[in-house]
Amino acid sequence: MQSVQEVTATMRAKGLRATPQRQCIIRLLQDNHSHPTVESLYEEALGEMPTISQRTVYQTVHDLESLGEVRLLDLGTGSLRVEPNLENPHHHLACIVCGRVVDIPVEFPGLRVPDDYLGGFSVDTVEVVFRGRCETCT
Amino acid sequence: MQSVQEVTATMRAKGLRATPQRQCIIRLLQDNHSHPTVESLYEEALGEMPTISQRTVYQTVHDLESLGEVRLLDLGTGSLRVEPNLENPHHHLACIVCGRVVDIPVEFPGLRVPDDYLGGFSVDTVEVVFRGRCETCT
DNA sequence: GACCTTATCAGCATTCATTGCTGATAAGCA
DNA sequence: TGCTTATCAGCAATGAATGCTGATAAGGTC
Ligand SMILES: [Mn+2]
Ligand SMILES: [Mn+2]
Ligand SMILES: [Zn+2]
Ligand SMILES: [Zn+2]
Repeated sequence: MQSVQEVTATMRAKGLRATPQRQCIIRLLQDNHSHPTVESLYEEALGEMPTISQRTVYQTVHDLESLGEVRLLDLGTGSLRVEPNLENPHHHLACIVCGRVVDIPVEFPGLRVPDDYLGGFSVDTVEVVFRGRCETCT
Repeated sequence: MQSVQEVTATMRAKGLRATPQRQCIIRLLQDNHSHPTVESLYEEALGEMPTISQRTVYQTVHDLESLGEVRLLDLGTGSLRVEPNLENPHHHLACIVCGRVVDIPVEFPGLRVPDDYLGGFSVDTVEVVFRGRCETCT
């Protein structure tokens, strides 16, 4: 995602207000490679804004998704995960025990659906998910 | 998955009983490439067994998973999907609108995590999910 | 066929992540 | 300043999945 300044400018341009809550979430997502859940973002935000509500965090990440600033991943870990790193396309390795998600910033060439199997589908995205156990869960 | 006879034999060998309900589910999964949800399996089973409970279907697919006869996929379509085709490893193409899932029986060579990125993880599975819209949802 | 054990069923309750709703308050920004 | 939108609290509702219970049914073994 872009810088706090850029994202807030984008929000204003779209008629959204750059509230402290939203700026807080945006800040927490800057250079964040932990793929946080909404819950964990909320916990962190509470440190700075003791009255922020979980509902606002949900709303904000959805707003950011609509603006194309983040993606919301469902990697089968039980809850949504926020992906702010859209600049560098990559794949993921998820721990089936604790849900930890790390990036696999590797391109896999030739990763597309052969025409014979398309069957009328139009493909938007490809996602490669490796699953296993992280060091602490082994 | 194996034939009804083989699966029931496996169940008995493990001390599980080959009840009509279980056999019904197993039969419904034979050569089934629709990646059914538990709900849809249940609806279908109701045709043959009007008193079968959804709970029993849940239990049975988990039993079958423990026996290694099926896999339970979470492809982000909202509910579990039962994959009885373990003989032919393949990937999936899912419709983000209706949840339809079709097979992409293609191997993508070189699809593994580079050692540099493993970071202590031990990898069990790889899953490639293509997402898009099916013909009827376009 | 008898008996022990397990499965099923109905019928709820519960969990968990997420969304919805509401009315009052706060605050962004033109 | 004033219009409009966001936030908040707080609670309800959703939907998929699991848990629980006591009674009944029935599988498999001898
Ligand atoms: Mn990532
Ligand atoms: Mn499949
Ligand atoms: Zn882990
Ligand atoms: Zn569709």
